[in-house]
Amino acid sequence: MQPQLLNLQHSKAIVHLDGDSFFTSVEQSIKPYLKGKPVVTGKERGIIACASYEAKALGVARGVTLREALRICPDLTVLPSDYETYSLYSKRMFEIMRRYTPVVEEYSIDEGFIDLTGLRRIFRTSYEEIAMRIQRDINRELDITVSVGLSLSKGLAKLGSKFRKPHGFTSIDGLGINAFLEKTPLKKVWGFGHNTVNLLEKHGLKTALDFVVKPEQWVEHLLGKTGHEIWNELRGNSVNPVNTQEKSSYYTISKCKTFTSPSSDRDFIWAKLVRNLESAFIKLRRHKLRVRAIAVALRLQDFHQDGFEARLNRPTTSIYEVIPVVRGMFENLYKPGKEYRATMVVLGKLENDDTRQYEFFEDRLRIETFEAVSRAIDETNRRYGKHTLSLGMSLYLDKHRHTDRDDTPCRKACLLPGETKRQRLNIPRLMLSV
DNA sequence: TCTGGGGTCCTAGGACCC
DNA sequence: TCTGGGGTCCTAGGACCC
Repeated sequence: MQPQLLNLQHSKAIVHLDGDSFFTSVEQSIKPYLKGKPVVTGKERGIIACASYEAKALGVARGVTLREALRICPDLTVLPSDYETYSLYSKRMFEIMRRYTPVVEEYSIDEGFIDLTGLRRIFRTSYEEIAMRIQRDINRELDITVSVGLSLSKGLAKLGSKFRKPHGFTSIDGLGINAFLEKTPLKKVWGFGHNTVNLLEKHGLKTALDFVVKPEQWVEHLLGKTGHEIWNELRGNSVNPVNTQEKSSYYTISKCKTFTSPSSDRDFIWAKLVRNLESAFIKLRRHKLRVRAIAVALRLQDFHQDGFEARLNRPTTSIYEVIPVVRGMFENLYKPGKEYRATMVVLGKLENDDTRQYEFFEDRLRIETFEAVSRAIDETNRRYGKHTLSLGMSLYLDKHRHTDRDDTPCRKACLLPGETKRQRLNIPRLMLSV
């Protein structure tokens, strides 16, 4: 069966470029004596974040604990993740891509899409050759390898780049689509997770080709908009354009930290929560954002979790303004005697912090003081290391229970007008699905 | 596989309004 | 008190991704 009637006038040439074991490749590029050796990153967490191909060959994979990895491979070189350096390499990688066209999407630190459509004439060569040149440039200039897929849509290009790794190149043209999809199991398709694959398998499908030959209505009805989009992309019909917009802003900022061993100690858990909150606010200010809603959750040992969400009546960048509300949520959540294994904080309803508006009844001096203190702390921590300066509370020193007084500026700033704390905090809304 | 951490997008259904 | 129809906005939660 021929699923597609391509309109070649509109057919695109999309490249997906995927760094091979990016973190460890960068490490091996900087430290050439590590080349050819099994290397992993993730020392700081005790879990493998990235494994070099040499390590993978020995059976050391992402997500394995360090202890297990060292058992499998005693010669393993274990490095802490150095995001600053990886980001620098990433930046240079995207600069190389942009030498060819500005239509580049920074999909993640080590993955990008490039729309080459229309560039054959300019470079007087085929799309394949242009894509391979980019691949060679990166290899030569950065001394890391990338795998490349070239096809008619992002969805197909992404399948291509995964097909041969490392240092692979795979081009899927219109006539080759069916043959390629026939070899592609559903779970490899970008956008199909566990649940979708299970659902499709119940309907008797096994390969991406099985999916693509289904009628459009059938797909739309079963999987909705997202599924319909994937169906189009896999048929070579590009409906998901290469997005050149810089992803500068966030919708949410979250921090989640698992304890090394579960705890039921109220002060300890509170201290951990505050520490997460501090990290989240540091990130918030670094991106020049302010927050309007805060969610807090505690994860139990059985991996269940519950949490509260609070809406602030005024957006803020200062942790001092939200501590009382967070404390209130914590007191409602924490159940003595239960074993907890993680705390989570989500800052939501973020907005740009470029304009500053005060309502006339707000204590302007007070707010500005909070912000000045925050700035000073950011600066100190930037110079001397994260959490050099932090709230006393997070140092496990908070022995006295938080006392509520109606005239505290924090309270005033954090609650909606006419709302009491009890009203706000007793609404047990479960949020966060991690 | 007993589960790390940080994100985005879509959708059904409720609240509220005319 | 029950009854219509239609629109918008918001939210919780599901599903996926790197």
